[in-house]
Amino acid sequence: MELFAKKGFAATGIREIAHAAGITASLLYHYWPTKEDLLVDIMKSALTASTTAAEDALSRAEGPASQLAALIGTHTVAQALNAHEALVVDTELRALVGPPYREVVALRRKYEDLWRDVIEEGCASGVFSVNDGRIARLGLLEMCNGVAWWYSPSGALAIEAVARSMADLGLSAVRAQQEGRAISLDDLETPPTSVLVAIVESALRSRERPGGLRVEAS
Amino acid sequence: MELFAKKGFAATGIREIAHAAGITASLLYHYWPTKEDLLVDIMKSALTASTTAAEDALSRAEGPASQLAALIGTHTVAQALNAHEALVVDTELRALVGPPYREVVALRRKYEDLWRDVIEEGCASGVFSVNDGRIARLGLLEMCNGVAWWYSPSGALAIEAVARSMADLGLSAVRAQQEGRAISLDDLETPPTSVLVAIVESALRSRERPGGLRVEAS
Amino acid sequence: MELFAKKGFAATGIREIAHAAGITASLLYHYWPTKEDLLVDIMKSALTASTTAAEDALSRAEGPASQLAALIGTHTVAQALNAHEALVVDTELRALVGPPYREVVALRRKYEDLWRDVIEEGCASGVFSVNDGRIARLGLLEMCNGVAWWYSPSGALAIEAVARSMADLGLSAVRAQQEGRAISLDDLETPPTSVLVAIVESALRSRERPGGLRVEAS
Amino acid sequence: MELFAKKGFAATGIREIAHAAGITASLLYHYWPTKEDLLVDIMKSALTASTTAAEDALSRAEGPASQLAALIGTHTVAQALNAHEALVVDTELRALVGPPYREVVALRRKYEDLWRDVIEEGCASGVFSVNDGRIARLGLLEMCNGVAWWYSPSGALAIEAVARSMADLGLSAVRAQQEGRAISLDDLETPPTSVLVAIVESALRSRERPGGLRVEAS
DNA sequence: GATGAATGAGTCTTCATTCAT
DNA sequence: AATGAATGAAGACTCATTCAT
Repeated sequence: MELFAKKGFAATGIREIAHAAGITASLLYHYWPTKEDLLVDIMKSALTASTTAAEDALSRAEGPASQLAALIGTHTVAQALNAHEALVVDTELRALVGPPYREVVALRRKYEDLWRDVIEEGCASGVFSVNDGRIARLGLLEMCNGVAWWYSPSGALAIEAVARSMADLGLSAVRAQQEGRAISLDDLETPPTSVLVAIVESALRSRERPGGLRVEAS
Repeated sequence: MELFAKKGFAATGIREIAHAAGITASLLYHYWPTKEDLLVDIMKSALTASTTAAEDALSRAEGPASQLAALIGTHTVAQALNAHEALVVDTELRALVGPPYREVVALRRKYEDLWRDVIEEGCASGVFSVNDGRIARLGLLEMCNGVAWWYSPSGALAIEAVARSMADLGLSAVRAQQEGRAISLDDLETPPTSVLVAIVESALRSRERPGGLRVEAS
Repeated sequence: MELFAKKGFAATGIREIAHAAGITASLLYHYWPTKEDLLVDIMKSALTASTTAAEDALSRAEGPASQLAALIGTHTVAQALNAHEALVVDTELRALVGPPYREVVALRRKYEDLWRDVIEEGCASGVFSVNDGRIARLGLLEMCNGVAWWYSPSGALAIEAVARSMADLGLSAVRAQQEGRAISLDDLETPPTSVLVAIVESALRSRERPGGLRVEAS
Repeated sequence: MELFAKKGFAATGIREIAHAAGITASLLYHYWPTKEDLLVDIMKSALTASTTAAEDALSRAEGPASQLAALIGTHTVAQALNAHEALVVDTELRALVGPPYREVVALRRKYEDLWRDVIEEGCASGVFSVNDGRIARLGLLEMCNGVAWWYSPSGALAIEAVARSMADLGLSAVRAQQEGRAISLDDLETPPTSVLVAIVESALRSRERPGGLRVEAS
């Protein structure tokens, strides 16, 4: 994942991957029939984890504003904690064709539908006011995606602070309001960011197949 | 540019590029010493045009809110009108190393500084209220970058409408306000979107080297 | 044998063979130390069976004409009933080197000597009249070998009919005659084709090692 | 051709071929897109030359017996002079699939039709007497094919002698006769073997593309 | 300005074989 | 008897680049 994220799928050699994993290129083929399969595996896994985390967080929030905050929070956290995979998902779709492409797109669509629903309900109920719900969804999603490019766990900002800032930006971007007053993140009964972090971590961890191939980072 | 954007730099062959341009691979080498040089050329050119356009727009707007709207507008328009190049700039930095890398990063930095200044001034003057100016800048930039991924000139939305929606999202995201009242895009004396389109088009056009290599799209 | 015959020795993978046999590649190595050994085994076995069958048939025929008919008959039947192995013997000698090569060539030589003797005696006794005994032998042998390429048990022709036709062609090719009159297959006291079939089948069957590895055709 | 003939298509590496031709493996790909294409080229070329030579020889012979002698003669000579290619044609059909396979089979069929016609006419007119025309055709063809396996230009037998012996065997195999008397090769007004050699050589030579890739045998 | 020939390093992938269990 | 993990060498093929013309 790190190599795909840093150099790109096409620019990463199978030997390089194997070397980084501490195994032989041949052995890699024992587990994945194709370089493409490796990529597909990573993408599906990341998208599934994102969806799981988002659904989990959504179930703990009520109302469009709280739910949007929850979505933005988990998404931001996932992009930061899982930056390598996230970048791969965001930039390497172009490397796929045919059925694998369609499958990954379907998973992404399923994830984005969570956002679509929340934003549409927010607009319909008058909690959000935006020109165009679709553009708002795409814009906010992409805004969070950016985190994967620049966030560094060793940097000055804690992931929780970043997630709060993003949620704050998002809520004001859609002009979330209740009874004429702008909703601030602190007004909401959303899971606090620390809980969102736990939710994402749990979703990421649950993918680890016990007994599966255990490789070491170089 | 189209090939780099659609398949990625590493996955695109020199012969492919030449074929798409209707020339020979050998002839490509007559103009660019290296595949990497081609990429660098594209990136620098795109970043320079973006900067030119942004400076032009900024000079016609006054006050942080107007200027932020101008930046968002031109950036959005550029991402849409020049999507291929924009995507290359956004995703293929990783293909560069050494001096070329540093040069491109410097250009990007120069461009982002325009955003930094506007946002900082907005925050300092109390027009904007955000948790963290840096995150706001990165978030808004990335929000606009997303346009290059999904905008289609043949789609339902005119580029002007998209630009207005993005500017609207941006202004509310930073809670632009004057004398206690939220600033709406319509309140501002910013160049209208149609003018921003013209500014961007002009900046893009001005790069065309007269007398340079004239290749045909396939 | 089927895979070697249809795809060739070099183009057939060990795993393919194992899969077709319903076992693991590793298990194949439990029985044959090398892919080449498998080939050698097949070739020796086929050549031995051919020789056994031919000797058996020869012992039941008297005089060069009868004996040539017997040789052609058994050879043809063997090529048809045992087409896969026969093709391997005919075309994959080139895959062998060193001692295995020499051993197989020796077996083949031994088999061809049966033909050589009969033809030489036929020529010497005036029963056959050909320009060149060696060419006649090679020509007739190869003529029969061809059967393995095209004979199909589900086709219109019964194997007995094919064997008779080949014997007929062979006898006239060498202008078999007795007291000035051409010898026809019906004049001879050769084992009838049905008996030759039984002889070949018996020789083929006798190779099956009781208690040996029992694999299933896929 | 030599490598394909001696080691087989699958067992021959592209580097080996290139090395034998005195060029680089990459350059080979400049001329043939695929190893398979190389094979197809060889096969088509050989079959076309065979057909050309056979048609040429047929046009100079009259009556089934003469024509059969002409076919056997040219075929034998071609197998001997062009042994490498001939062996490839005879044994590597299995390496082809799809359109290339069908095209080569079509060419072979066209060539065999020349034989079919002559034998059928010979049978119909009573000049030949065989059990089964098809088997006779296949048998005689294969008999001649064998020559490619064992003929050596440096051996004791001149190619003309071999060709005469094969024609002799063939004519008697089908019991060629006229007015009750067996036809011997000497009775016929067929092009003499030396002419057949010239015909074949001409057909083989005419394939050399002037200006084409000129490679040297190692 | 323009091209086709030419190449060496590198691509992903397969293969026969070994080994621990 | 039986297997899955593991590997090094080699497979066909591609690629960015150079060069003579």
